[in-house]
Amino acid sequence: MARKAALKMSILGLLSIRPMSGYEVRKHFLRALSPFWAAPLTQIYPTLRALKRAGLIKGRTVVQAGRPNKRVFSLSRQGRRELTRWLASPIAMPSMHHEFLHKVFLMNLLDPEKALVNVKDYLRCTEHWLGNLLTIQRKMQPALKGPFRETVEYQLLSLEHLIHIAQTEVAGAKATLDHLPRLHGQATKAPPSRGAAAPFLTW
Amino acid sequence: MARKAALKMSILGLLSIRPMSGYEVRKHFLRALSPFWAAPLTQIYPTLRALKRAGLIKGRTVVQAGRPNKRVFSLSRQGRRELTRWLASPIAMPSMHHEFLHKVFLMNLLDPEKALVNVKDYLRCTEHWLGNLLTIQRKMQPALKGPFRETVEYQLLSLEHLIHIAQTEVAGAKATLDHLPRLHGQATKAPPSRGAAAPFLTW
DNA sequence: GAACTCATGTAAGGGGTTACATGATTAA
DNA sequence: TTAATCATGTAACCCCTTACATGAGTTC
Repeated sequence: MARKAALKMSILGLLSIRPMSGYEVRKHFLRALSPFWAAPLTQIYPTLRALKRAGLIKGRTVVQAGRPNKRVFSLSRQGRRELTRWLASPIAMPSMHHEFLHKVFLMNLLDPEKALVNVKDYLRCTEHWLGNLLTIQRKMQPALKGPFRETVEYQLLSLEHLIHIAQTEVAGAKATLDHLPRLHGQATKAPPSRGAAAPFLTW
Repeated sequence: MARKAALKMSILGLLSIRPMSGYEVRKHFLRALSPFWAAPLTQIYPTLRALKRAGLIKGRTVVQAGRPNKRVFSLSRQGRRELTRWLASPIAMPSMHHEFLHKVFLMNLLDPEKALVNVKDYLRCTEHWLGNLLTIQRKMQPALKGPFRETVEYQLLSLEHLIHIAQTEVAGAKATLDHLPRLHGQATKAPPSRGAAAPFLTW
Protein backbone atom coordinates (compact mmCIF):
# COMPACT_ATOMS: atom_id res chain seq x y z
CA MET A 1 0.00 0.00 0.00
CA ALA A 2 3.01 2.26 0.47
CA ARG A 3 3.66 2.95 -3.19
CA LYS A 4 0.03 2.93 -4.10
CA ALA A 5 -0.79 5.47 -1.44
CA ALA A 6 2.00 7.75 -2.61
CA LEU A 7 0.41 8.76 -5.91
CA LYS A 8 -3.08 8.96 -4.46
CA MET A 9 -1.94 11.16 -1.62
CA SER A 10 0.19 13.30 -3.91
CA ILE A 11 -2.85 14.02 -6.03
CA LEU A 12 -5.14 14.59 -3.06
CA GLY A 13 -2.47 16.85 -1.61
CA LEU A 14 -2.27 19.02 -4.70
CA LEU A 15 -6.05 19.20 -4.91
CA SER A 16 -6.18 20.27 -1.28
CA ILE A 17 -4.38 23.46 -2.27
CA ARG A 18 -6.79 24.29 -5.01
CA PRO A 19 -8.99 22.47 -7.53
CA MET A 20 -7.15 21.63 -10.73
CA SER A 21 -7.21 19.51 -13.86
CA GLY A 22 -5.19 16.37 -14.52
CA TYR A 23 -2.98 18.38 -16.81
CA GLU A 24 -2.14 20.82 -14.04
CA VAL A 25 -1.42 18.01 -11.60
CA ARG A 26 0.94 16.53 -14.15
CA LYS A 27 2.60 19.89 -14.73
CA HIS A 28 3.32 20.39 -11.05
CA PHE A 29 4.86 16.95 -10.82
CA LEU A 30 7.05 17.66 -13.82
CA ARG A 31 8.11 21.20 -13.02
CA ALA A 32 8.74 21.31 -9.36
CA LEU A 33 8.07 18.11 -7.55
CA SER A 34 10.51 15.97 -9.49
CA PRO A 35 13.03 14.54 -8.86
CA PHE A 36 12.36 14.41 -5.15
CA TRP A 37 8.76 13.47 -5.34
CA ALA A 38 8.71 10.93 -8.16
CA ALA A 39 5.34 10.06 -9.62
CA PRO A 40 4.18 7.77 -12.42
CA LEU A 41 2.95 10.47 -14.78
CA THR A 42 0.87 8.25 -17.05
CA GLN A 43 -1.05 6.99 -14.07
CA ILE A 44 -2.42 10.42 -13.22
CA TYR A 45 -5.54 10.28 -15.37
CA PRO A 46 -6.42 6.68 -14.48
CA THR A 47 -5.84 7.47 -10.80
CA LEU A 48 -8.03 10.56 -10.99
CA ARG A 49 -10.82 8.39 -12.40
CA ALA A 50 -10.26 5.85 -9.63
CA LEU A 51 -10.33 8.55 -6.97
CA LYS A 52 -13.57 9.86 -8.39
CA ARG A 53 -15.10 6.38 -8.43
CA ALA A 54 -14.05 6.03 -4.81
CA GLY A 55 -15.81 9.30 -3.98
CA LEU A 56 -12.63 11.02 -2.77
CA ILE A 57 -12.76 13.79 -5.37
CA LYS A 58 -15.42 15.62 -7.35
CA GLY A 59 -15.02 16.57 -11.00
CA ARG A 60 -16.69 19.18 -13.14
CA THR A 61 -16.15 19.96 -16.80
CA VAL A 62 -15.04 23.47 -17.66
CA VAL A 63 -15.83 24.52 -21.21
CA GLN A 64 -13.09 26.69 -22.69
CA ALA A 65 -13.02 28.70 -25.89
CA GLY A 66 -9.93 28.24 -28.05
CA ARG A 67 -8.64 25.46 -25.85
CA PRO A 68 -9.70 21.89 -25.14
CA ASN A 69 -12.24 21.56 -22.39
CA LYS A 70 -10.90 20.38 -19.09
CA ARG A 71 -12.12 18.51 -16.08
CA VAL A 72 -11.35 20.31 -12.86
CA PHE A 73 -11.19 18.11 -9.80
CA SER A 74 -11.58 19.08 -6.18
CA LEU A 75 -11.50 17.21 -2.88
CA SER A 76 -14.68 15.80 -1.44
CA ARG A 77 -15.16 15.85 2.30
CA GLN A 78 -14.29 12.16 2.32
CA GLY A 79 -11.13 12.84 0.31
CA ARG A 80 -10.03 15.48 2.77
CA ARG A 81 -10.62 13.05 5.60
CA GLU A 82 -8.52 10.35 3.88
CA LEU A 83 -5.72 12.82 3.26
CA THR A 84 -5.72 13.96 6.87
CA ARG A 85 -5.68 10.38 8.10
CA TRP A 86 -2.65 9.67 5.93
CA LEU A 87 -0.95 12.81 7.19
CA ALA A 88 -1.45 11.62 10.76
CA SER A 89 0.22 8.25 10.04
CA PRO A 90 3.92 7.84 10.90
CA ILE A 91 6.43 9.34 8.48
CA ALA A 92 8.25 6.65 6.50
CA MET A 93 11.96 7.02 5.80
CA PRO A 94 12.70 8.25 2.30
CA SER A 95 13.50 5.58 -0.27
CA MET A 96 15.41 6.43 -3.38
CA HIS A 97 17.60 5.51 -6.28
CA HIS A 98 20.68 7.70 -6.01
CA GLU A 99 22.81 6.93 -9.03
CA PHE A 100 25.44 9.51 -8.14
CA LEU A 101 26.07 7.83 -4.79
CA HIS A 102 26.16 4.47 -6.48
CA LYS A 103 28.60 5.56 -9.15
CA VAL A 104 30.97 7.38 -6.81
CA PHE A 105 31.04 4.26 -4.66
CA LEU A 106 32.49 2.31 -7.59
CA MET A 107 34.39 5.12 -9.29
CA ASN A 108 37.75 3.41 -8.94
CA LEU A 109 36.65 1.04 -11.71
CA LEU A 110 36.25 3.93 -14.14
CA ASP A 111 38.74 5.83 -16.24
CA PRO A 112 39.23 9.13 -14.30
CA GLU A 113 38.71 11.29 -17.38
CA LYS A 114 35.31 9.76 -18.06
CA ALA A 115 34.47 10.09 -14.39
CA LEU A 116 35.37 13.77 -14.53
CA VAL A 117 33.03 14.39 -17.47
CA ASN A 118 30.13 12.65 -15.75
CA VAL A 119 30.59 14.35 -12.42
CA LYS A 120 30.87 17.78 -14.07
CA ASP A 121 27.68 17.05 -15.91
CA TYR A 122 25.96 16.01 -12.70
CA LEU A 123 27.17 19.19 -11.01
CA ARG A 124 25.65 21.24 -13.81
CA CYS A 125 22.31 19.43 -13.48
CA THR A 126 22.13 19.83 -9.72
CA GLU A 127 23.08 23.50 -9.91
CA HIS A 128 20.36 24.06 -12.47
CA TRP A 129 17.89 22.28 -10.25
CA LEU A 130 18.96 24.34 -7.24
CA GLY A 131 18.54 27.51 -9.28
CA ASN A 132 14.97 26.55 -10.13
CA LEU A 133 14.16 25.93 -6.50
CA LEU A 134 15.58 29.29 -5.45
CA THR A 135 13.50 31.02 -8.11
CA ILE A 136 10.37 29.32 -6.85
CA GLN A 137 11.24 30.38 -3.33
CA ARG A 138 11.63 34.00 -4.39
CA LYS A 139 8.28 33.88 -6.16
CA MET A 140 6.51 32.33 -3.18
CA GLN A 141 8.01 34.61 -0.54
CA PRO A 142 5.43 37.46 -1.03
CA ALA A 143 2.52 35.05 -0.46
CA LEU A 144 3.51 34.96 3.22
CA LYS A 145 1.81 38.33 3.58
CA GLY A 146 -1.34 37.34 1.74
CA PRO A 147 -4.18 35.16 2.96
CA PHE A 148 -3.48 31.42 3.39
CA ARG A 149 -0.34 32.40 5.30
CA GLU A 150 -0.23 29.15 7.27
CA THR A 151 -0.45 27.02 4.18
CA VAL A 152 2.32 29.00 2.51
CA GLU A 153 4.48 28.84 5.60
CA TYR A 154 4.52 25.04 5.53
CA GLN A 155 5.06 24.97 1.80
CA LEU A 156 8.04 27.27 2.20
CA LEU A 157 9.35 25.14 5.02
CA SER A 158 9.33 22.02 2.87
CA LEU A 159 10.78 23.99 -0.02
CA GLU A 160 13.62 25.12 2.24
CA HIS A 161 14.32 21.53 3.10
CA LEU A 162 14.32 20.60 -0.56
CA ILE A 163 16.77 23.43 -1.19
CA HIS A 164 19.08 22.07 1.50
CA ILE A 165 18.90 18.67 -0.14
CA ALA A 166 19.79 20.20 -3.49
CA GLN A 167 22.66 22.12 -1.92
CA THR A 168 23.94 18.88 -0.43
CA GLU A 169 23.96 17.35 -3.89
CA VAL A 170 25.83 20.30 -5.36
CA ALA A 171 28.38 20.14 -2.54
CA GLY A 172 28.77 16.38 -3.04
CA ALA A 173 29.46 16.80 -6.73
CA LYS A 174 32.04 19.50 -5.98
CA ALA A 175 33.71 17.37 -3.33
CA THR A 176 34.00 14.52 -5.80
CA LEU A 177 35.54 16.84 -8.37
CA ASP A 178 38.11 17.91 -5.78
CA HIS A 179 39.04 14.30 -5.07
CA LEU A 180 39.33 13.15 -8.68
CA PRO A 181 42.59 14.90 -9.63
CA ARG A 182 44.26 13.65 -6.46
CA LEU A 183 43.51 10.08 -7.42
CA HIS A 184 44.29 10.61 -11.05
CA GLY A 185 47.56 9.11 -12.23
CA GLN A 186 47.64 6.56 -9.45
CA ALA A 187 44.57 4.90 -10.85
CA THR A 188 46.29 3.76 -14.05
CA LYS A 189 47.92 0.92 -12.18
CA ALA A 190 46.44 -2.53 -12.63
CA PRO A 191 42.95 -2.94 -11.14
CA PRO A 192 43.50 -4.20 -7.59
CA SER A 193 40.49 -6.34 -6.70
CA ARG A 194 40.61 -8.79 -9.58
CA GLY A 195 38.94 -11.90 -8.30
CA ALA A 196 40.76 -11.93 -4.98
CA ALA A 197 38.78 -11.19 -1.85
CA ALA A 198 39.16 -7.69 -0.48
CA PRO A 199 39.77 -7.72 3.25
CA PHE A 200 37.92 -4.55 4.24
CA LEU A 201 34.35 -4.03 5.38
CA THR A 202 31.94 -3.15 2.64
CA TRP A 203 29.49 -1.45 4.93
CA MET B 1 15.76 -0.05 -18.47
CA ALA B 2 16.53 2.47 -15.76
CA ARG B 3 14.94 0.61 -12.86
CA LYS B 4 15.88 -2.80 -14.13
CA ALA B 5 19.50 -1.77 -14.50
CA ALA B 6 19.55 -0.45 -10.95
CA LEU B 7 19.31 -3.81 -9.22
CA LYS B 8 21.60 -5.55 -11.71
CA MET B 9 24.24 -2.90 -11.35
CA SER B 10 23.88 -2.82 -7.58
CA ILE B 11 24.60 -6.52 -7.44
CA LEU B 12 27.44 -6.36 -9.95
CA GLY B 13 28.83 -3.45 -7.97
CA LEU B 14 28.85 -5.35 -4.70
CA LEU B 15 30.41 -8.38 -6.39
CA SER B 16 33.09 -6.14 -7.86
CA ILE B 17 34.33 -5.49 -4.32
CA ARG B 18 34.56 -9.14 -3.45
CA PRO B 19 32.77 -12.38 -4.28
CA MET B 20 29.79 -13.04 -2.06
CA SER B 21 26.62 -15.03 -1.63
CA GLY B 22 23.07 -13.86 -2.24
CA TYR B 23 22.58 -13.70 1.49
CA GLU B 24 25.50 -11.34 1.88
CA VAL B 25 24.26 -9.13 -0.94
CA ARG B 26 20.92 -8.95 0.77
CA LYS B 27 22.54 -8.15 4.10
CA HIS B 28 24.46 -5.22 2.66
CA PHE B 29 21.32 -3.82 1.10
CA LEU B 30 19.48 -4.09 4.38
CA ARG B 31 22.17 -2.87 6.75
CA ALA B 32 23.82 0.00 5.05
CA LEU B 33 22.56 0.72 1.60
CA SER B 34 18.95 1.37 2.54
CA PRO B 35 17.16 3.72 2.52
CA PHE B 36 19.21 5.61 -0.02
CA TRP B 37 19.85 2.76 -2.33
CA ALA B 38 16.52 0.98 -2.35
CA ALA B 39 16.47 -2.53 -3.76
CA PRO B 40 13.78 -5.14 -4.20
CA LEU B 41 15.15 -7.68 -1.74
CA THR B 42 13.16 -10.68 -2.89
CA GLN B 43 14.46 -10.19 -6.40
CA ILE B 44 18.06 -10.76 -5.38
CA TYR B 45 18.11 -14.53 -5.83
CA PRO B 46 16.15 -14.53 -9.09
CA THR B 47 18.36 -11.73 -10.41
CA LEU B 48 21.51 -13.61 -9.44
CA ARG B 49 20.27 -16.58 -11.44
CA ALA B 50 19.46 -14.30 -14.37
CA LEU B 51 22.90 -12.71 -14.21
CA LYS B 52 24.48 -16.13 -14.21
CA ARG B 53 22.40 -17.23 -17.19
CA ALA B 54 23.54 -14.05 -18.98
CA GLY B 55 27.16 -14.92 -18.24
CA LEU B 56 27.83 -11.78 -16.21
CA ILE B 57 28.70 -13.65 -13.03
CA LYS B 58 30.18 -17.00 -12.07
CA GLY B 59 28.93 -19.08 -9.16
CA ARG B 60 30.52 -21.79 -7.11
CA THR B 61 29.09 -23.75 -4.22
CA VAL B 62 30.91 -23.55 -0.91
CA VAL B 63 30.28 -26.47 1.40
CA GLN B 64 30.11 -25.39 5.03
CA ALA B 65 30.09 -27.44 8.20
CA GLY B 66 27.43 -26.49 10.74
CA ARG B 67 25.83 -24.04 8.35
CA PRO B 68 23.84 -24.30 5.14
CA ASN B 69 25.98 -24.44 2.03
CA LYS B 70 26.16 -21.25 0.07
CA ARG B 71 26.72 -20.21 -3.50
CA VAL B 72 29.39 -17.57 -3.81
CA PHE B 73 29.18 -15.42 -6.91
CA SER B 74 31.91 -13.40 -8.57
CA LEU B 75 32.07 -11.14 -11.60
CA SER B 76 32.99 -12.60 -14.97
CA ARG B 77 35.11 -10.53 -17.33
CA GLN B 78 31.92 -9.76 -19.26
CA GLY B 79 30.18 -8.68 -16.07
CA ARG B 80 33.00 -6.33 -15.20
CA ARG B 81 32.80 -4.86 -18.69
CA GLU B 82 29.03 -4.31 -18.37
CA LEU B 83 29.50 -2.65 -15.00
CA THR B 84 32.20 -0.34 -16.33
CA ARG B 85 30.05 0.60 -19.31
CA TRP B 86 27.20 1.51 -16.99
CA LEU B 87 29.57 3.53 -14.81
CA ALA B 88 30.67 5.49 -17.87
CA SER B 89 27.07 6.40 -18.80
CA PRO B 90 25.72 9.80 -17.67
CA ILE B 91 24.63 10.09 -14.04
CA ALA B 92 20.83 10.28 -13.72
CA MET B 93 19.27 12.64 -11.22
CA PRO B 94 18.11 10.90 -8.07
CA SER B 95 14.47 9.92 -7.92
CA MET B 96 12.77 9.32 -4.63
CA HIS B 97 9.70 9.14 -2.45
CA HIS B 98 10.27 11.59 0.36
CA GLU B 99 7.31 11.28 2.67
CA PHE B 100 8.66 13.80 5.15
CA LEU B 101 8.84 16.50 2.49
CA HIS B 102 5.38 15.55 1.32
CA LYS B 103 3.87 15.66 4.78
CA VAL B 104 5.49 18.94 5.83
CA PHE B 105 4.19 20.46 2.62
CA LEU B 106 0.62 19.74 3.75
CA MET B 107 1.12 20.00 7.50
CA ASN B 108 -1.34 22.84 7.91
CA LEU B 109 -4.11 20.29 7.39
CA LEU B 110 -3.00 18.33 10.44
CA ASP B 111 -3.60 18.80 14.13
CA PRO B 112 -0.30 20.33 15.41
CA GLU B 113 -0.01 17.87 18.28
CA LYS B 114 -0.17 14.89 15.97
CA ALA B 115 2.29 16.60 13.66
CA LEU B 116 4.65 17.09 16.58
CA VAL B 117 4.57 13.38 17.47
CA ASN B 118 5.28 12.33 13.89
CA VAL B 119 8.09 14.79 13.33
CA LYS B 120 9.74 13.84 16.62
CA ASP B 121 9.54 10.22 15.58
CA TYR B 122 11.07 11.03 12.22
CA LEU B 123 13.86 12.95 13.93
CA ARG B 124 14.61 9.91 16.08
CA CYS B 125 14.75 7.64 13.02
CA THR B 126 17.04 9.92 11.05
CA GLU B 127 19.34 10.41 14.03
CA HIS B 128 19.57 6.68 14.46
CA TRP B 129 20.35 6.28 10.78
CA LEU B 130 23.01 8.99 10.96
CA GLY B 131 24.54 7.25 13.95
CA ASN B 132 24.82 4.00 12.00
CA LEU B 133 26.52 5.75 9.12
CA LEU B 134 29.05 7.42 11.42
CA THR B 135 29.84 4.06 12.99
CA ILE B 136 30.46 2.54 9.59
CA GLN B 137 32.69 5.45 8.71
CA ARG B 138 34.76 4.95 11.87
CA LYS B 139 35.12 1.27 11.08
CA MET B 140 36.17 1.90 7.50
CA GLN B 141 38.64 4.68 8.24
CA PRO B 142 41.61 2.33 9.04
CA ALA B 143 41.25 0.56 5.68
CA LEU B 144 42.65 3.71 4.06
CA LYS B 145 46.09 2.56 5.16
CA GLY B 146 45.67 -1.01 3.95
CA PRO B 147 45.79 -2.31 0.38
CA PHE B 148 42.89 -1.38 -1.92
CA ARG B 149 43.32 2.19 -0.76
CA GLU B 150 41.80 3.67 -3.95
CA THR B 151 38.70 1.55 -3.65
CA VAL B 152 38.24 2.51 -0.02
CA GLU B 153 38.82 6.17 -0.78
CA TYR B 154 35.86 6.25 -3.17
CA GLN B 155 33.70 4.25 -0.82
CA LEU B 156 34.45 6.71 1.95
CA LEU B 157 33.73 9.60 -0.37
CA SER B 158 30.27 8.28 -1.18
CA LEU B 159 29.72 7.46 2.48
CA GLU B 160 30.59 11.04 3.37
CA HIS B 161 28.01 12.24 0.91
CA LEU B 162 25.44 9.89 2.38
CA ILE B 163 26.27 11.28 5.83
CA HIS B 164 25.69 14.82 4.59
CA ILE B 165 22.33 13.71 3.23
CA ALA B 166 21.43 12.17 6.58
CA GLN B 167 22.53 15.33 8.39
CA THR B 168 20.32 17.37 6.08
CA GLU B 169 17.37 15.17 7.08
CA VAL B 170 18.12 15.57 10.76
CA ALA B 171 18.41 19.33 10.36
CA GLY B 172 15.15 19.42 8.40
CA ALA B 173 13.30 17.54 11.11
CA LYS B 174 14.70 19.91 13.76
CA ALA B 175 13.75 22.98 11.71
CA THR B 176 10.21 21.67 11.41
CA LEU B 177 10.03 21.11 15.17
CA ASP B 178 11.15 24.71 15.69
CA HIS B 179 8.40 25.98 13.42
CA LEU B 180 5.57 23.91 14.86
CA PRO B 181 5.10 25.72 18.19
CA ARG B 182 5.12 29.09 16.44
CA LEU B 183 2.21 28.01 14.28
CA HIS B 184 0.43 26.25 17.08
CA GLY B 185 -2.65 28.02 18.40
CA GLN B 186 -3.17 29.97 15.21
CA ALA B 187 -3.94 26.76 13.38
CA THR B 188 -7.14 26.11 15.28
CA LYS B 189 -8.95 28.65 13.15
CA ALA B 190 -11.22 27.30 10.41
CA PRO B 191 -9.39 25.61 7.52
CA PRO B 192 -8.76 28.34 4.95
CA SER B 193 -8.71 26.67 1.55
CA ARG B 194 -12.12 25.01 1.71
CA GLY B 195 -13.16 24.66 -1.91
CA ALA B 196 -12.19 28.18 -2.88
CA ALA B 197 -9.19 28.67 -5.13
CA ALA B 198 -6.00 29.75 -3.40
CA PRO B 199 -4.36 32.64 -5.23
CA PHE B 200 -0.71 31.75 -4.65
CA LEU B 201 1.70 29.73 -6.75
CA THR B 202 1.89 26.09 -5.87
CA TRP B 203 5.35 25.58 -7.32
C1' DG C 1 12.53 -22.18 25.01
C1' DA C 2 12.59 -17.98 22.40
C1' DA C 3 14.81 -15.25 19.30
C1' DC C 4 18.22 -14.44 16.06
C1' DT C 5 21.57 -15.62 12.22
C1' DC C 6 22.72 -18.15 8.16
C1' DA C 7 20.91 -19.54 3.74
C1' DT C 8 17.70 -19.87 -0.20
C1' DG C 9 13.79 -19.58 -2.13
C1' DT C 10 8.19 -19.18 -4.44
C1' DA C 11 3.78 -17.01 -6.09
C1' DA C 12 0.28 -13.70 -6.90
C1' DG C 13 -1.16 -9.51 -7.86
C1' DG C 14 -0.61 -4.69 -8.13
C1' DG C 15 1.93 -0.81 -9.72
C1' DG C 16 4.89 1.64 -12.88
C1' DT C 17 7.44 2.48 -17.20
C1' DT C 18 7.75 2.91 -22.06
C1' DA C 19 5.81 3.89 -26.14
C1' DC C 20 2.14 5.38 -28.67
C1' DA C 21 -2.17 8.39 -30.05
C1' DT C 22 -4.82 12.82 -31.06
C1' DG C 23 -5.70 17.56 -32.08
C1' DA C 24 -6.36 22.51 -31.64
C1' DT C 25 -4.01 26.99 -30.60
C1' DT C 26 -0.22 30.26 -30.04
C1' DA C 27 4.44 32.00 -29.94
C1' DA C 28 9.20 32.21 -32.29
C1' DT D 1 6.70 26.21 -40.15
C1' DT D 2 8.47 24.45 -36.30
C1' DA D 3 7.99 24.07 -31.65
C1' DA D 4 5.60 24.49 -27.55
C1' DT D 5 1.35 24.62 -24.64
C1' DC D 6 -3.09 22.87 -23.46
C1' DA D 7 -5.64 18.65 -22.73
C1' DT D 8 -6.59 13.67 -22.24
C1' DG D 9 -5.79 9.39 -22.85
C1' DT D 10 -4.45 3.60 -23.97
C1' DA D 11 -1.91 -0.90 -23.71
C1' DA D 12 1.60 -4.20 -22.82
C1' DC D 13 5.05 -5.69 -20.43
C1' DC D 14 8.13 -5.62 -16.75
C1' DC D 15 9.21 -4.87 -12.13
C1' DC D 16 8.34 -4.87 -7.43
C1' DT D 17 5.97 -5.58 -3.21
C1' DT D 18 3.72 -8.49 0.10
C1' DA D 19 3.31 -12.62 2.11
C1' DC D 20 4.66 -17.08 2.73
C1' DA D 21 7.96 -21.34 3.24
C1' DT D 22 11.91 -24.14 5.21
C1' DG D 23 15.44 -25.62 8.38
C1' DA D 24 19.72 -26.08 11.00
C1' DG D 25 22.64 -23.86 14.28
C1' DT D 26 23.65 -20.34 17.93
C1' DT D 27 22.96 -17.06 21.56
C1' DC D 28 20.23 -15.30 25.66
